[in-house]
Amino acid sequence: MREEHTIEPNELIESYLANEDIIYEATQIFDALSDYTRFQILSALCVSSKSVSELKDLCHVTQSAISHQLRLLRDRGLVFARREGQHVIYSLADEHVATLMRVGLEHAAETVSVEGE
Amino acid sequence: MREEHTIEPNELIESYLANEDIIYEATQIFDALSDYTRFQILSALCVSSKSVSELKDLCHVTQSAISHQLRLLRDRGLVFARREGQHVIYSLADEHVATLMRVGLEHAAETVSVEGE
DNA sequence: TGAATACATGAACAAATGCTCATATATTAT
DNA sequence: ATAATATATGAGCATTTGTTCATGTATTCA
Repeated sequence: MREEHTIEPNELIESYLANEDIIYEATQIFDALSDYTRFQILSALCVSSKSVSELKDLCHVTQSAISHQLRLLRDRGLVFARREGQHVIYSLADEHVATLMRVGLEHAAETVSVEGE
Repeated sequence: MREEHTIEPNELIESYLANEDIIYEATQIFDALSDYTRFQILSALCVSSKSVSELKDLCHVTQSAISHQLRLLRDRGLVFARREGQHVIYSLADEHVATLMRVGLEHAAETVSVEGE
């Protein structure tokens, strides 16, 4: 399966590639998704908004580690937080993120099943 | 324009999230796209296959830097190489990559235009 | 065969990353 | 007010990352 295929010239991509800022922003999103802990956080938030402690339990890391990663995700505009009593509830801020994760997981699922032969 | 929205429970995502290997593989793809040089390489290859020296000129980095990054991309199965005389021609190995870049660039374009107000 | 061109690769190093530990802040309950 | 719970954050540290420099290999041409 994987024969040599031609990818039709992608005009969208070409038009953006001239803009350094856009390329940099794009790499920042992918960077956010490139860490195991952050990927877990974001995918958990894809399903529903969650408090810091819920995320901490789901990801099996310390509270501090989660908070540091949440700060990074906040700074990059991928999640937003609202306080609710003692808790702070985080939500996905962007629908593109869910799309990216879906496509990334599809690719990953194929790769894993192929190499796992 | 960004009101609070609900993301419908994504069954695909949920089904993959149990598998650690798949999550790890996914983060590896995103990691490949998270570096400026690599992103340039991959987007150039989205348009058409290219030799190492063509990529070097496009990305404005040294030949060594390009080769090191190409090795990483090869190891992760995102590109493949074929020799053609003195040249080695690199091509995209996976169509998912183009999709990911397209979505990432769309997100980035919105973000940049919003913050640039 | 020898020189030139194209590409690959190991070592080294500075910079970035992700975590832990300690501590600070905010909210609620007593 | 005090204690308890939930979250945030700075400093420090080990690891990873991306590059450069030097050198190695492959191919073509004279």
